Amino acid sequence: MDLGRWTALLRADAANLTSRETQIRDAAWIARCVGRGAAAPLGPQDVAGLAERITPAEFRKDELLFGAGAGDRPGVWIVRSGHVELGVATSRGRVVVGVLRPGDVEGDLPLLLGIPVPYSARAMDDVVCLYLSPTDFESLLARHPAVARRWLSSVAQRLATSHGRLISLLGRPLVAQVAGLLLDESDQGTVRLPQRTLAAMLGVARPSLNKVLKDLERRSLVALGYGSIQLLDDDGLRRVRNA
Amino acid sequence: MDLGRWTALLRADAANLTSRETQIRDAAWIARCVGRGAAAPLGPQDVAGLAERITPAEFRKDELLFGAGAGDRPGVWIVRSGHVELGVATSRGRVVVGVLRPGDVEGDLPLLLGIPVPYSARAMDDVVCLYLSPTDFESLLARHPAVARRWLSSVAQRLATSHGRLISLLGRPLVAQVAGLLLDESDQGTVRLPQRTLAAMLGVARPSLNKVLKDLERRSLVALGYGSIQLLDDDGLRRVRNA
DNA sequence: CCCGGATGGTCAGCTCGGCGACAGTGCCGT
DNA sequence: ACGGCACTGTCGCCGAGCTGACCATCCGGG
Repeated sequence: MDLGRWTALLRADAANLTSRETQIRDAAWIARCVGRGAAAPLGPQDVAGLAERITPAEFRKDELLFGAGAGDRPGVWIVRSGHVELGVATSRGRVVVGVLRPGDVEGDLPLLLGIPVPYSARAMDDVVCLYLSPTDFESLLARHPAVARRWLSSVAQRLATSHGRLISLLGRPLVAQVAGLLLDESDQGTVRLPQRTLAAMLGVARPSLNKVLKDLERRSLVALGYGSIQLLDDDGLRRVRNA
Repeated sequence: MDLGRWTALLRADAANLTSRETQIRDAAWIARCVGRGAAAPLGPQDVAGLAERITPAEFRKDELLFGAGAGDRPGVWIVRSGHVELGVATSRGRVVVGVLRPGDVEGDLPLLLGIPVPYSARAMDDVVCLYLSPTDFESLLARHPAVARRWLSSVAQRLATSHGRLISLLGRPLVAQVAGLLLDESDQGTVRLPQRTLAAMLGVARPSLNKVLKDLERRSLVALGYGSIQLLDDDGLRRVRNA
C-alpha cells in the first residue's frame, strides 16, 4: 500500500468530501483491517455504526499519542498512516514493546479490562489516526455483534503474535531472535527502522545487534542501509530463526 | 478455591446428577471464569447455550491434551481442575510457554485464526477439562453476542498478560525476571512448580535459576521447599522486579 | 555549501549466565 | 525398611553479550 498517496487523499478529502463521506470510507477501511480474514462479514449497518463514531486525529513526528506524558487519553486508536512506537522507560533505558503500522489498533485493551496502558505511544513520523471514544467503543460492541466478533479475531491475532514473540525470545541465541524480528517487521522485504530501535525491541545493546547484522550481511541474507534493512533471503532467515 | 473438593464433587456428580444438571453447573462456572469482571453480564439463555455444548474430558498425569503427539485435536479446552503445561520443544531443549490453572482457556485462538497451535499441552497432574468442539464454539459466538463479548475480554486479558511478560523479559537481569515470574504464578502466596519448570518458563538454565532463588531466600523474600516456593515478601519482590 | 545531530561500525575489558557434571535429599512405591 | 527417582544445591569452565568509548558516515536545515 502506498502510504504517501493515502495521506494525500486524506488531506484532499478534508476539503473536497463531506465529513460523512470521509467517515464512511475510513470505516470501510477499518472493516478491512480489523480482524482480517475473520469468518463473520460486516454488514452495511455495521460499517455505518463505525462511521458515525470515528473521528480523525493527526500527530506530528515525535508527538505523544497517549500514555505517560500525554494525559493518558483513553479511547481506541487505529493507525491510518504513519508509524507509532510503543515504548516503556525502564531502569535500563528505553524498551520498545512494538511498532504500530497502518491498520494496527491500540487502546482497546485498557478499555476492555479497565487497566491503564503500561507503555506510551510516540509518532515515529507524521501520523494520522482514527479515534473512538470509550463510550462509543462500548456502544459499538454492544449494538453491533458482528463488529464485536471481528474485534475478537483482531485481539486473538495480536495474542498469537505476542505468543510467537515470547517463544522466539525465550533463551534463543541472538541471531535467531534478530532473524525472527526482521521477518516479523519487514514490509515488502524491507525493515525501515534504525538499528537503535531494533535493539530496543529485543532488549539488547546496539553493538551486539550490529555485530549480528553484519554477520547476516556477510552471509548475504540481508543488505544494510542507512535506517533500513533489506531482506535478501527470507528462507535463509527462517532457517536461522529456527536453528 | 479448594480444588480437591471440586474434583470430588465432579466425580460424585457423574453418578448422582443428571448429565444436564452437571452441564449447567459447569456452564455457570465457565461464565464466572471467562472474561472475569467484564461489563456485559450473561443471561440465563447464554449459560444454557454454553451448557448444551460442553462435554467433560479427563486426563491422567503426563497425558497430552492436544498439539504435536496428540493428533492436534481442534476445539476449545477449559481447565476445570488440575494444571496443564504448555510447552515447545526447541533445538535448545524444552521451553514452557505457560501453565494453565483452573478457569484458564486454551484452543480458541487456533479456531479464531485458522492456524495450528505452536505448542503442545501436557497434564501436570490429573486434569478435568470441559471441551467445546469447533462447530459448537463457532455457533456459540454467533448466536450469543454476550458470550462473544465476554470471550473478547478473556482474550484481551491474556494479551495484556502476555505483553507484561514480554516487558519483564526484555533485557532485564535474571533476578528481576524471576521475581516477576514468581509474582505472576503464585497462588495464595505459593508457587507449586519445580525449579526445572520455572527455569524452562524463563528459558534459562536450572543452575542459574537456583542461584538466584537461593539469593532471594537469603534476603528473606522467599522460602524454598521441595517442588514449591513460598513468597514471604510480595512488596520486596515487586521492588526487585522493577529494579 | 557546510555544519550539527543522528546513525552505523568497531574495539577492549568484564560480567553474567550457559553447560555439564556430581553430590545431597525428600518422596514414594515395593 | 529399602531402593529408585526426581528434585535441589553447587562447582568450574567458557562463551555470549553488556559497557562505554571512539570515529566514520549519512542526512537535513540554515
